[in-house]
Formats: sequence, structure tokens, C-alpha cells
Amino acid sequence: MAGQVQRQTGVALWRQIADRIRQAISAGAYDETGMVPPETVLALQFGVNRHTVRSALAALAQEGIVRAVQGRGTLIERKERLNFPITRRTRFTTGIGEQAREMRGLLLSHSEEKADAEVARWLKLREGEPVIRMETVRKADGRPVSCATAWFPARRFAGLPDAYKRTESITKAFAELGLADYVRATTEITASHADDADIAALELTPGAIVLITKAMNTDLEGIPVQYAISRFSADRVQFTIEN
Amino acid sequence: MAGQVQRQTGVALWRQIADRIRQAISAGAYDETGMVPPETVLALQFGVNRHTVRSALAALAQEGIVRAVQGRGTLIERKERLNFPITRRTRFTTGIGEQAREMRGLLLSHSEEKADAEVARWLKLREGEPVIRMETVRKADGRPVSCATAWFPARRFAGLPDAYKRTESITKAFAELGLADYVRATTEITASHADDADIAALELTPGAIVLITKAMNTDLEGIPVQYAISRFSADRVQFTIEN
DNA sequence: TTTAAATGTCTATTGATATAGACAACTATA
DNA sequence: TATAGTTGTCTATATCAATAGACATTTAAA
Repeated sequence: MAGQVQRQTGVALWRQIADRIRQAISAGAYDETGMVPPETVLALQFGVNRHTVRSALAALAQEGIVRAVQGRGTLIERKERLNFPITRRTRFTTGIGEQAREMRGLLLSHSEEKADAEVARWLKLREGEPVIRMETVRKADGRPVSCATAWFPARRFAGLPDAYKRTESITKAFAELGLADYVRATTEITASHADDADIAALELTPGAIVLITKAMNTDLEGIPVQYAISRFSADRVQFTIEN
Repeated sequence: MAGQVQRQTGVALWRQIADRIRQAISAGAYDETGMVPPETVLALQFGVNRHTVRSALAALAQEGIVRAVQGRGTLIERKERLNFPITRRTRFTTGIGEQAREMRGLLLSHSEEKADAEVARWLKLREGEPVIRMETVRKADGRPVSCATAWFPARRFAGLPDAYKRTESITKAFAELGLADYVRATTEITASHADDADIAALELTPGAIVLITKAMNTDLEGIPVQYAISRFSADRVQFTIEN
């Protein structure tokens, strides 16, 4: 963990340091001891005052990632960065399945609406054709991993929101409606700062980074069945593309 | 662009606002006028003082995204994002080629060294075997798009840095050394705040976001020929994965 | 039991961030 | 040529972020 923090960027040093330590933890940098280095050592490493390090550690403690014990040190409570493979067979639950005990997809809201230009383009519909929109949050072991807005052709998938609410899985909901299999056709990936909706849905703090995917799934005949914009906490997730 | 900014989170209000405006610009929110709303309007929208908005706009002006003209308003200068497809045949030059007139890869430095554990794992070498390391910056129409550190098996690709310096392309450099074709095997994608090296190499400002890829290319027999860590300006680039 | 090493708490000071208000300077247009 | 609307600059004040140092408290090991 080399490299210095940056001053006068509008991002407080304690927040930059918190982000770096969080990342180091999830990269397994402190696995041998199960503890973060002492505050004085971190202060030296980052070239800041011990109090600044303490602010960073306090923020991580607030997130439940570390726990300070007077006299002993600062213990690591939790260390995750989920790996998310993107392939033709990308599925949220099975993709992350082995890395977490429990995986849930929660339906926040849904509605039927007319496809705007963008949705129509991705789903290969005409503008104005009916689509189902679903807002979802996906959680691994109770921790929000991503929030998504997904669109589906309404004529083909009436009843999808109900099935999703029951099964908490797109794959299973599709299966209930007679679509046994589907494949990931296209994924676009960008990154940005979290906006208010992200901060609320993913339990982030302002200034956090989100990875954003725009993905289109098709059935086995290449007909689009889903278009989704998903937003992932960059601290908790990475993507892997295997070609 | 509704929603309020958040206070006392370690991220300065002016930076949150700059991020939001940058995003709104790239989403085309102000395409009709080609201008950002007046400072007083933005201040009202975000619920902050006009001076805070001015700090945000100053940061965006520094990035070259807007330009303030006294008496008229704040004009939008730039709102583009290069698309970078990731496939088995991912190549920097041909991938972005159509979206820019000129595409160059510049060799900053190179050296021969012994593979550390990570490089050895990716290139399927034994730790300590000789590898060539190259630091490069890739530019589209003179604008830095990414900087990369790449490793190659030294025994197989002696002379690669020279060939790259001449051709400004990995594909062509490989070809000169007798490797006619290669494929992208694996790509990992994460995101983070830009560090000092990124800021210098990519001409960014502190607080900017970088998309980070760790990629491995193999020859047609599946033998690794390159491992590279590339850092892209998130404001200028997006990735597309076609499956 | 002592001691070293770690976190916890307090005071004080400096610089960055944010607000508030007033007014100057410039642009486009009525 | 006024005038409304916009950005630019200045002063002043309050709060947050960061540094600095001193010392208390707790833990684990010598």
C-alpha cells in the first residue's frame, strides 16, 4: 500500500485513507494478523497525523469493517470484495453464489410504461411499446451489492414482477414464465460517483464510487428479453470477463 | 437532477456538485442550450451558496468540461466518452479507432526484471523468471485515454520495447516478433480514485475516477503473452463486453 | 508486577470549506 | 442606449478538516 493521499481535492484525507484501508483489507493485505497496523504506523505510511488516521478508522468502524480494542489494536471484522464474472451465462445469484452465504434480490417497485428511445433500442422494440420496469436491490449476506433498473417486454413477460418478488431471482422468475434459459448479449461498463439514489440504496457515503453496467440479455434465439442498468459499489465488487 | 447534497461526509460540497453537473452534462441534460444553468439557479437547486457552485464550476473548467463567459453564462466544452469493446479480439487501436482520428501508444519506460508472484501467476511463469515491463500511455487525438503497465515473458519477446516504440502498437510489435495473432483471455475491472501517477499520466485532476483493468492475453495456443494493468479516465472511457 | 504497545481523550492552532452580502464588469437584447 | 441577466471579485464570519502535543487507559507479554 504505497502512494500518498492527495490534499485539497474536495475529498477529506480521512475519507481517502478510509477508502485505501478498506481496499487493502479486502485485498487480504492484513490477513496474517487479522488486524490493521497500529495508528502510528498508518499515520507514518500515509504521511498524516495520527488523529486523521483515527477519523478514517472511526468511519470504517461505523461501517462495521473494523473494531478498535483499546490496548490491543484494531481488529478486522469483515473483508469482502465480491467477484462478479461477466460471461454469456452471467447470473447474479450463481455468479456470486459461492462467495456469500445468502443472496437476495428485492423488488423495490415496478410499473408498466411505454418504451422510450433508449429502452426501445436495446430491447429492439418500437418506441412506445409497453415494457415492464422493475427497480431492484440485490444483497449478499444482507449487504447491498447493487441496485438496478430493468426493463422487459411487457407483452411477453406479464406477471414477471410477482414472480420476481416470490423467487428473488430473475433466472427463476423467467423460468416460471416459460423462459428456461437466456444469455448475456452485451454489457457496457462505466464508473461514476454515487448519486443520492445510490447512496440510499447501497448504503454508501457521498464520494463513493459506483461501477455502472448497462446489460442486455437475450433468449437463445437472440431476441432481447431484458435491458438493465445496474449500479455496484466499487468498494464491494469487481468484474471479471473471461473470453 | 433533483436531490440534495450531503454534508459532513468527508466529501466537500463543491466536489459533490461538480460530480453531479459533470454527470448531467454527459447525460445530455443541457444539450438544448449548450450551457449550464446560471450559478444562482444551480445554487438554488442544490441548496447551497452561489460561491459553492462557483467552486464546483471552477473545478469543471479546470478539467476542460465547461468554460465560463462573463455576462453570457457557462458553456459546455466537451461531453464525450470513448467506447472500448472488450472481446477475445480486444485491441486498443482498432477498438477505439473509428471514434478518433489519431491513435498513439507512447512508451514511457521499460525494463527487464524478475517476475514477482502476481506477474508469474498471470503469465504462468515461475517466480523469478525474466519478464519485460513496459510503462505506456495511450492517446486518442492527443488526449490521454489510459496508462498501462504491461509485462511480457522476456525470453520470447526480447526486443519488444524497441518494436513498440517504432510501431506505437502492441499488435504490430507482436507481429514484428513473429506473433501474428493473440486473444484476450481474462479481464478484471475495478474502479478507484486517481492517484498521483494517474493524474500526471492522464492529465487528470485530483479526485477523478479511474477504471482499472487487469488483462491477460494469450497466443492461439493459450500460452500467456502479456499481462497488463491499465488505468482509464472514467470521464473519457466506457467498456463494452459483447458475449 | 512491571513494562511496552496500543487505543482513548483532551486542548490548542492552522488552513480549507461554506455561507452571506455587496458591487463591479461584461453580454445580449429590447 | 438602457436594462436585465450573467459571471467576477472583494470582505467578513462560522464551521469542518488536519496538525501537534500531552497524557490517560487498556491489553498482553516479559
